[in-house]
Amino acid sequence: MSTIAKAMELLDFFSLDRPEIGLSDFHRLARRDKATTFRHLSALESVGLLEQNPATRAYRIGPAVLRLAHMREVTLPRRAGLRVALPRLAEATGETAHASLLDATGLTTLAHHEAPQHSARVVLHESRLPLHATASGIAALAFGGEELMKRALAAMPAYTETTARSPEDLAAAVARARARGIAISNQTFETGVTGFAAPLFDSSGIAGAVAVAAVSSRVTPGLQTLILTELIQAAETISANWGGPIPPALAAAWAAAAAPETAT
Amino acid sequence: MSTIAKAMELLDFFSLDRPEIGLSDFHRLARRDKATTFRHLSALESVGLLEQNPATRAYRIGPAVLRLAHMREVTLPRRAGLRVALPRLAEATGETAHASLLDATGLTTLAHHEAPQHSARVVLHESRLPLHATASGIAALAFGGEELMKRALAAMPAYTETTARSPEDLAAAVARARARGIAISNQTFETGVTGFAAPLFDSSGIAGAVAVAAVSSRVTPGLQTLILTELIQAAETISANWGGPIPPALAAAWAAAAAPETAT
DNA sequence: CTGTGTTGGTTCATTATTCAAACCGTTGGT
DNA sequence: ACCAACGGTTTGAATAATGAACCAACACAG
Repeated sequence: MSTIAKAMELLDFFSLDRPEIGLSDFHRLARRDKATTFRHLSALESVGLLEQNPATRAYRIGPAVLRLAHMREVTLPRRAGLRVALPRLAEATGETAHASLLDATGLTTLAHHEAPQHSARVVLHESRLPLHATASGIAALAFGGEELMKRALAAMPAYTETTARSPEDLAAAVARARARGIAISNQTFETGVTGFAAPLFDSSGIAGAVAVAAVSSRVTPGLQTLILTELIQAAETISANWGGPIPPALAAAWAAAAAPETAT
Repeated sequence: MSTIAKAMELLDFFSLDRPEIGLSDFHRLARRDKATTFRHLSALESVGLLEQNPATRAYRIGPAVLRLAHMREVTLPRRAGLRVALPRLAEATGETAHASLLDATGLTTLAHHEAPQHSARVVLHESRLPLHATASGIAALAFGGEELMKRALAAMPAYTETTARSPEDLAAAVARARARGIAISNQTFETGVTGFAAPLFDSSGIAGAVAVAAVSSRVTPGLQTLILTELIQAAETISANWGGPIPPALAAAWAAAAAPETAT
């Protein structure tokens, strides 16, 4: 692996629970030499990707990422492509809608929108979505390449009792999603939450997923049909905004799903 | 310079005019060996910091930056700290308000807000602000360290006839800003625009600037007093939100400026 | 259909960086 | 005073990055 990739991997150790990390922690987490880790951290700091808390000397994500994200959004809008479709999806279904983006490390929530109708609604806690345990992940896997599937198989923690445990379970879920054009996950990540997700495309191919996270107890066949219809429409809009063509197989699956038929 | 820093520098060649860059262009722009450049680009791509346009094979900023920016904003909110103060500043002054963030490479616009009152208002085109030619830059220089001044002196293109040309001019402008606690730039970056800016602080010290970009022809002594008062209040609020203390010297300068006195 | 100038990408001896394990100076707890 | 942990530095042996030249593919000119 290149030095650059190794250094960048250090950034992946940050999370909501661990917003600041010291040298010794990095050295242990990354299982790399302390001196090298220190040089990597210093280098990342020098370019603004990290900054050091002057009080604790621990490192945290630096201001440069905001500059880069701004640049990316200006030259290649992604959030802008969600502005209309996502609130509409939340509004029409009465449930929480969110969109996530696929990158080299997995799926990250890009934006989410909560429906105003219900006081009980799904509140998203996590910004990183596991590929094997969320509807969004399954949707991405169904239309992503082999490498993506390998990444999913590499780590498959069980979040609930219905989380896919074996590669076979996962393959079956992915096959269902591929046939239907939509992934449906029943409480595989969080209990009480049923996820519906459709893949999103940009000019490079699979780029993310748009999803509805519904309170499981509210999901009736009628609501499910509504969600599927709205989800397909939202996915078409967003992929169009992102400059991504819908693969013919998916378009066909969506056309079939739109026909009055209950999918489970 | 470390390999990591060299690779990261490649990202700085992107701009609004140049959203995609090919291998040969990078090789020329960065004046580095083509093989090395290629490896750097590949490494950056492998971690999602870059992605390749499948049609042209040119590189563009990748999706990982959005993930990192999201992480940063969640763990260390910056935009959130502007949410109230910036619209209020624009509303109260009737001019365009914007805030920018300082990182290893300079000043980047983080957010801006336009006043609804006037149909003629300042529209921001650039997201990267030159340190020597903008009120925000001068404000940052006035309360930043030596290194920041060195960076400003390294490149001083003249944007208008009143842009500071010599190190002496710049030092004088910075000294005025330091004494007043606010930087005022009269059409030094764009003709017809007068900038007013106050420095912002976080726990590490100088972190950026908040500014009002006013249509020059509208700036009367009365408006200027209003802008200064509002700007100081906005700067205090934002720095407080960002966890940054106001240096005593600056607090004193602001207290003096708030007294009824015309500053020019 | 060769000549020239691109493009993205690859090879291999030379050179710089990383590794592991020691060590320093500080800090906080007991 | 002790101990353990912290961030950071130093050492020769292992490993990776580097840069000049090289390739194949494409495009336009004569």
